Amino acid sequence: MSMKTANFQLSHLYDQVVSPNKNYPKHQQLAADLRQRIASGQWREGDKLPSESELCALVEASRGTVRHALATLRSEGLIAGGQGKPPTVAHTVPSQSFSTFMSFTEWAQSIGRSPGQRTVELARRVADSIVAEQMGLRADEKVIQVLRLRLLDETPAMVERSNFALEAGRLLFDFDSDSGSIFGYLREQGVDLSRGRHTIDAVAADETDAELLGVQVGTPLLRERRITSSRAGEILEYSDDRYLPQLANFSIENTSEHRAALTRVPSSVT
Amino acid sequence: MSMKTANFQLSHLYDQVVSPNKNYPKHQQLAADLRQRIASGQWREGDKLPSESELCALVEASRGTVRHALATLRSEGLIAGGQGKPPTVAHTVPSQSFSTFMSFTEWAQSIGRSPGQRTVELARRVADSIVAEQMGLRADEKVIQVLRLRLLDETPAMVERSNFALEAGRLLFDFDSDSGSIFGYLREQGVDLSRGRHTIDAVAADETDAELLGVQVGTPLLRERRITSSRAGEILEYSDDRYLPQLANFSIENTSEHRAALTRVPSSVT
DNA sequence: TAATCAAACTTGTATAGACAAGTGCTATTT
DNA sequence: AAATAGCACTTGTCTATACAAGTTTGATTA
Repeated sequence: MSMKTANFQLSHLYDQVVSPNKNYPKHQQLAADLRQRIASGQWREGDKLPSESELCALVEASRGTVRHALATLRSEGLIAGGQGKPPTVAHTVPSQSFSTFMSFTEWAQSIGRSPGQRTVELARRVADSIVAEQMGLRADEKVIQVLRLRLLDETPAMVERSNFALEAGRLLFDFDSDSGSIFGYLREQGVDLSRGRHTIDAVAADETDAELLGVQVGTPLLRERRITSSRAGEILEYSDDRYLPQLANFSIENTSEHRAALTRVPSSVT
Repeated sequence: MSMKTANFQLSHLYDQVVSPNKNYPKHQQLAADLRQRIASGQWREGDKLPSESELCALVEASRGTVRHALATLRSEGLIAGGQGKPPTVAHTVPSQSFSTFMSFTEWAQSIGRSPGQRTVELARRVADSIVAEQMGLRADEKVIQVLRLRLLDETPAMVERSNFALEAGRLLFDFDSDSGSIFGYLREQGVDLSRGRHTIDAVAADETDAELLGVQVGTPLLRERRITSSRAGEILEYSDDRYLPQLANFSIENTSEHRAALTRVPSSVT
């Protein structure tokens, strides 16, 4: 073991890393730790990670376990590298976690902007035909509708039209929807929001959009329609969010090795 | 081994599966085979896959190898299932391969539509400031510009404004750009197009867009701006594609376990 | 000096075994 | 009949070992 002088202190690394929490498997702890180092900027794009054998020694794990952790990061697109070469921190378009992507509030905070909202309407009414179809409801079933204007640093940025299934929406009458994240609140209340399907297109601003966002009717808006469901597949929310394209858009990165989860789909002609 | 009657013929499966190609590792062959079965519809959403031990027997591999293959499919979102339960085919929004996502022609074919194109302009000129900035070129450097109208089943669907770096674009003068996929042609010629970064937003149709697509000026269009680069990071293409939102949009799926590669980013204010 | 070769790394593939932990069925018990 | 306990089966975690294959490095050779 020739042990060339490493570009960081192994013992120091060790101190930081391993707070051996018996509740999580080793490979997850190691993955979380490496992820955090990359996210925090401690390891930058192109930097070499410690070799597998070094990591084995550091966390006192077998090579299989270390490789399991590295495979996880690889599948997330965080590290790259081929046979013979130690893995390096990938050219990083940080992919967003589920809740960062699902919650406007969390997203805004993650980019260092202050989120805001103004609730225009909170109502319980029969779902219209589009909503009923998307949520798989009968024509006479009711939903909780929320219409909110979302702000970024006090500036209008997005109009949100959410429709919640009754079991989840009921809880909203006990919530000040001007105070923050509905997504966060519902999760705290134990609602199982764990899957989202998003469709992105462009629409012209209608009168409501125009008034709330302060633009002319017909202005192009970037629309994200979202169906949120539980782990078991029950649909809990259908939302139609319209962004000012000057203020937010969507981005994805794609390589020939690493296929993207984003897909371009033919629009259902309605 | 109690061997309850399986819902498929093991020996038959075996015949189909294993054409033991020595050029590829076992875990990749198994993954490709399982992927193909799911894609072909032989195994449908919710169907149980054979258990790990059954797969071991079928492909004559150790459990580690089988688990490696299953982990690959899991990371692609194709299968789901937890401890104690055999894996099942996931609720499937098939993620698109790199080339399907990058190439309009391949995409159209993959959804059973016929792609078409009409080249409006093919020119070699100095890059304008936006293009130069995006491609990292000096102000006086030239690019090859292509303006094409793309068709889906003979109907106008998208306006494509591509800018190619000279080394790649040169080849286009020997190519009939009305005949098909530029992406496919360049790859055949050995151009290393292996990374794409996509940004999606909404814009109003300008006069050119309006005329080509047959809509009014100001109509909302769904815009995808794309930077294509080589493995090494040289930027080879910058494209601005504008879709009729009635005809194509973008979709993504997201779970709390499986983070999406799609991200919402603040627009650069230009 | 420059090219070449070999050794010492690195990661990739594959196997075998052990135990933990969750699920579903069955037979027993209540 | 319903609840319970146990068993068989599943996947999850982890270790240890071996060899293949690509990369880097340094010493040897021309």
